[in-house]
Amino acid sequence: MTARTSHDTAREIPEATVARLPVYLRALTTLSEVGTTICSSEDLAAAAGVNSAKLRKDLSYLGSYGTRGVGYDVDYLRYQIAREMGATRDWPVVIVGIGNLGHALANYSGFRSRGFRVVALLDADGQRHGEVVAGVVVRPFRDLRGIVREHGVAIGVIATPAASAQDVADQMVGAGITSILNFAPTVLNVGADVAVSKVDLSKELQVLAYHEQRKATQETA
Amino acid sequence: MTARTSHDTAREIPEATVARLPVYLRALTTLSEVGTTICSSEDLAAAAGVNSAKLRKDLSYLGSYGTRGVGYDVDYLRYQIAREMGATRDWPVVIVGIGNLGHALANYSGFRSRGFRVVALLDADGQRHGEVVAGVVVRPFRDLRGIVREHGVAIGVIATPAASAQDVADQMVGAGITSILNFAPTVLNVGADVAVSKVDLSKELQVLAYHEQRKATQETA
DNA sequence: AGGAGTTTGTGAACGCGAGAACAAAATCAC
DNA sequence: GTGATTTTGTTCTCGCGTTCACAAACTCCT
Ligand SMILES: NC(=O)c1ccc[n+]([C@@H]2O[C@H](COP(=O)([O-])OP(=O)(O)OC[C@H]3O[C@@H](n4cnc5c(N)ncnc54)[C@H](O)[C@@H]3O)[C@@H](O)[C@H]2O)c1
Ligand SMILES: NC(=O)c1ccc[n+]([C@@H]2O[C@H](COP(=O)([O-])OP(=O)(O)OC[C@H]3O[C@@H](n4cnc5c(N)ncnc54)[C@H](O)[C@@H]3O)[C@@H](O)[C@H]2O)c1
Repeated sequence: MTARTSHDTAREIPEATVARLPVYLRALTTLSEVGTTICSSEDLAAAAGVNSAKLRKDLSYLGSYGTRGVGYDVDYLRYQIAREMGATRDWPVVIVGIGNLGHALANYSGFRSRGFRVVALLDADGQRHGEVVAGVVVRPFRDLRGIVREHGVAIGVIATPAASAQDVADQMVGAGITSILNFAPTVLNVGADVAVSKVDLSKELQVLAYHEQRKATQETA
Repeated sequence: MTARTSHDTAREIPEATVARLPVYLRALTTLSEVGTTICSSEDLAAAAGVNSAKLRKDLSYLGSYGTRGVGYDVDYLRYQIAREMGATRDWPVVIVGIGNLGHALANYSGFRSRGFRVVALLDADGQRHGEVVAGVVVRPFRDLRGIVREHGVAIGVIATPAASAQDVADQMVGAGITSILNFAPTVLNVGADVAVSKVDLSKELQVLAYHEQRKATQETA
C-alpha cells in the first residue's frame, strides 16, 4: 500500500475496523489527558484492549501516520482518526421517546463531547411535553419533520417501546433521516439507503447468562 | 451431524450463533403471542431479520427440533432455545452506579421478563442511599460482597463513570461475580475466567456518523 | 558514518462465518 | 401405496477478519 495524502479518503475501510476506531479515539484521548505525546502501537493496543498487529493494520487503512522506530504522535493520530470518522464536525441528533432510557440518553454528556448535539427531544405523550431535560424541552412527535429540515438532522435515536418503533422509524425516514440508532427490541424494516444500528441491552445479558450456564453444566459433567 | 438428545449440551456453539439466539427467542415470543403455532425457517428468519439458511444452521447446533416438510413448533423451539441459553432459570443481578443510566436499567421491565432479577442497586454516593427505584432500595457499594454471597449473584452491571469502573470491576470479581456487563467507556482488565461484555452507546453513534460522512464526501466527489 | 536497536506497515497463512445448493425426510393428494 | 411438494439439516465454497512474521524505515549511540 502506498502513502496516502490527507485528502485521499476514497478507500473502503473494513466494517470491523470502523467499529474499532472509536475505541482507539477514546484511548488516544485518555493518553493525551495523561500528558503522553508519543505512543507505540503496543501501548495504544494495550490501552484499547486489542492485538497490536490488528491495531497497526487498522490504522494502515487510514494512511501512514506513524514513524518507524518511534511510534505515533498522539494528538496527530487522534486528529486523523477523528477527521476520518467525521468527529471533527457537529452532528445534530433527535431522540424520540423520552421515558426512562430517553432521559438517560438526553442527560448523557458523552454524546456532546464526541460531537453529537441533541437538537430535539420528542415524545407522543402530551404529559411529557414542555418538560426540560438537560436544557432541551420535550416537544410533540409531530414536530419531527420541521426539526429535521431546520437543523439538517441526519441521525435519529429511537427509545420508544417496541410497538411504536417501526412507526417512528418510518416517520424518521420520511422526514429525511438516514441513520437510526434503535434501542427498542424490534427488527426495523427500512430502505437500503438508511443505516440502522441496534443496541439490545438484554441480549448482552442473555449471552452472559449462556456462558454462565455452560460453565455450570460443564463443572457438573 | 447426528441427532441430539435434550440432555446432550456438550457441543460448542459458535459465538456468532449464541449472539443471535436471543433474537430468535424474541421473534418466537412475538409469533407465539400472535397465535402462531408452527412456522417455517423462512418465516422465523424474516421475523428475526436474518437469512433463512443461517437460521437453520444456527438451530442445527442446538439439535434437530424441526420437522421436514412442516417447520418448527413455535413453543417447543422457544423452550429448547430458552433452555440452552439458561433462560429457563432466574439470574440474580446487581447494578452498580444508580445515576441516569442506572435508574433506566433498574426500571427496565425487559430484564425481568427475560429471567433477570435485580436483587440489589448499589452506589458509592451516600446521598442516593435509601432511594427506592423500581421497588428496590439503593444501598452502599460496600454491601456488594454480602449481597453476592447471599443471593449467589454471578452477573454484575457497571453503570458508574469510567473513572470508577475498573475499581468496581475488581471488587465485583473479588466478591465472586464472574460475568460483567460494562456501560462505562473503559477497557476493563479482569482475569480470563471472568466474562466481560461492553456496551458502548456513543460508539454506535460514531459508526453511524462515519457512514454519513462517507455518503457526503462521495456525493461531492 | 555506520551499526545496533526499535517500531511501523504489510504480505501471507489461517480460521471462522455467511450463504448457496442440495439430499434427506416428512406431508399431502389421490 | 405412490408420486409430487414442501421444508429441514448439512455440505461445500467463498470472502472477510485475525494474527504471525518480517522487511523497511527510523533513531540513537559511538
Ligand atoms: N430502560 C432501559 O434501561 C432499557 C433497556 C433496554 C432496552 N430498552 C428499550 O428502550 C425503549 C424505551 O424504554 P423505556 O424504559 O425508556 O420505556 P418508557 O416506557 O419509559 O418510555 C417510552 C417513551 O416513549 C414514548 N412513546 C411511545 N410511543 C411513542 C411514539 N409513537 N412516538 C413518540 N414517543 C412515543 C412514551 O410516551 C414514553 O415516554 C423500549 O423499547 C425498551 O424495550 C430500555
Ligand atoms: N446516561 C447515558 O445515557 C449513558 C450513555 C452511554 C454511556 N453511559 C455511561 O454509563 C455510565 C453512567 O452514566 P450516567 O449518565 O448514569 O452517570 P451518572 O453520573 O449519572 O451516574 C453515575 C453513578 O455512579 C455512582 N458512582 C460513582 N463512583 C462509584 C463507585 N466507585 N461505586 C459505586 N457507585 C459509584 C455515582 O454516585 C452516580 O450515582 C458512565 O460511564 C457513562 O459514560 C451513560
